[in-house]
Amino acid sequence: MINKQSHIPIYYQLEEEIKSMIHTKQLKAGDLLPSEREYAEKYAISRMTVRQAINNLVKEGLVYREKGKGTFVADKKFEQDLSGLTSFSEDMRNRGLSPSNKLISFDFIKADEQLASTLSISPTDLVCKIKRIRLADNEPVALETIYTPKTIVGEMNYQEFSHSFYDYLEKKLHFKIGFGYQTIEASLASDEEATHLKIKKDSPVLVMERTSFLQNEEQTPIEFVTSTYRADKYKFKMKMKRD
Amino acid sequence: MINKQSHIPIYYQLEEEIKSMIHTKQLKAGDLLPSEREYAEKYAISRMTVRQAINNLVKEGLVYREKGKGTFVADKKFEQDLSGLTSFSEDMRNRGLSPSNKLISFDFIKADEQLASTLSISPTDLVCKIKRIRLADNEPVALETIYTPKTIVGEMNYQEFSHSFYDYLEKKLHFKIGFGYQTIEASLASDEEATHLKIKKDSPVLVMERTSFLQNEEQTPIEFVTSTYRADKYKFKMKMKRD
DNA sequence: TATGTCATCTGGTATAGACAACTATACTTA
DNA sequence: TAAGTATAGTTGTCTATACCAGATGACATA
Repeated sequence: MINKQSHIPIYYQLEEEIKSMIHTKQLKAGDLLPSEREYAEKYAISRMTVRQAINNLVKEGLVYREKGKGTFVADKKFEQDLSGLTSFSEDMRNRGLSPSNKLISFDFIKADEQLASTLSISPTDLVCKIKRIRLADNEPVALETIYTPKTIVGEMNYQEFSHSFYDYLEKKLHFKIGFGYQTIEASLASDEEATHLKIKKDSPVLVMERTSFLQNEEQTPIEFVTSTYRADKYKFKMKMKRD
Repeated sequence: MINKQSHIPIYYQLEEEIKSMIHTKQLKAGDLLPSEREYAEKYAISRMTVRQAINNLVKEGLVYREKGKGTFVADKKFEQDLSGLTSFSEDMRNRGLSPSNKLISFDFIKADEQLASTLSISPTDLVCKIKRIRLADNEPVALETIYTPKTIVGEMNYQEFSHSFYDYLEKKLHFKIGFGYQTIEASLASDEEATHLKIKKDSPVLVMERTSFLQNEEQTPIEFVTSTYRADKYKFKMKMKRD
């Protein structure tokens, strides 16, 4: 349903509505969507607003248009842009899983030299360190540690972003995240990782490290995150273009 | 200049105009673009049309918006190095290392059902299977197996592409590679992998699988490759954009 | 000096309507 | 039967307008 009084943009509400129809299989791959005019009439909104919603879905690869015919649900193979910068929560939802967290620690600490350099801050500056177990459908999948400069996020408490850190940065703090540098390597689970992820020591794990930057002129570093994923529960997937 | 009578959409003309201003450095990285209203007035077109042009440029990563401030030319750093689709040889050269190979086997085999489906061929079709050890500066880094349909590459002998498989496809066969889907996961080295890579059994390894497609309308699958990388010698690195 | 307010920029959202270009179907005509 | 035509439906493009919300600088006020 669309709520015109809401502060959430109408096009965004419609976008989520259609997304949900697709995820719950009420609209299946190849299905014809209602036409833009039908949506406009049904919700008493402008066709241009409908187009904005559908444009975003096209951009995400969930649907595609054919002039003169209509808009169709995309085949899953081409469903998502797998190469985008996403948070764990977004990633899991894209995979059709339900993300959750278990907080291990939440502190403000002094950055060591390397972290300070990574985040372009002074070694005396405080950083917020958040260590969490990330679960998908209630199964532990990854152990994640986020470091983010206190000078940027300010005082914060864990309740505020217990869901998605990127949601918190973008929707609450109105930061625009631009891009991230990421490395992926293979390793073996340490004692601590094994315990939290409920696997045996020396089981294979993927270690992902990422530094993300804001979309401003300074390209301010906004987070450094290191995540250890259970190899049996997680694969990185990406679509790559040839230049 | 914008030609309203042209059959080329106005938003597209404006898009190209701005692009050209950026490429000829009349608009440099970080520069403020004229506001949407200015463009609208200057060319006597609607602001919504201007927005459509700028939206596309934002999508391409050439410019970014900041509410209340304006639209800016993106830094070049955004533009390039989106972790494109590369072969092992290209990858190693990018890292400043010297790639080489050691051939293990080279056969034409019948595709099993899954491989046939991946490559969109019939299970009775032959595929060329190439198994090689990939070295960087003469150190074994990965064990790679390439499967490519014989119907596409035809007869071929190993000498012809002993360097880079992508070079062979693009320069000799004049194929245009469009994109690839890739997964990365962690595992432990098998006996065979351990032997070839000169590591101990059960050492951590990265397993990369990729299917690449041609840049044609049919998006013909051109290769399926699976590579096992030594975790101590190899990290995946990538730059990712936030949508 | 410091603070707050206001005017005026900016992009973000939304409307209502128009015509063009394309597709599919039903119908007419040679 | 086969080919052309009318028509109704779709997305694509474009206009002119309106108001909202964030940013900024000028200016008045405490």
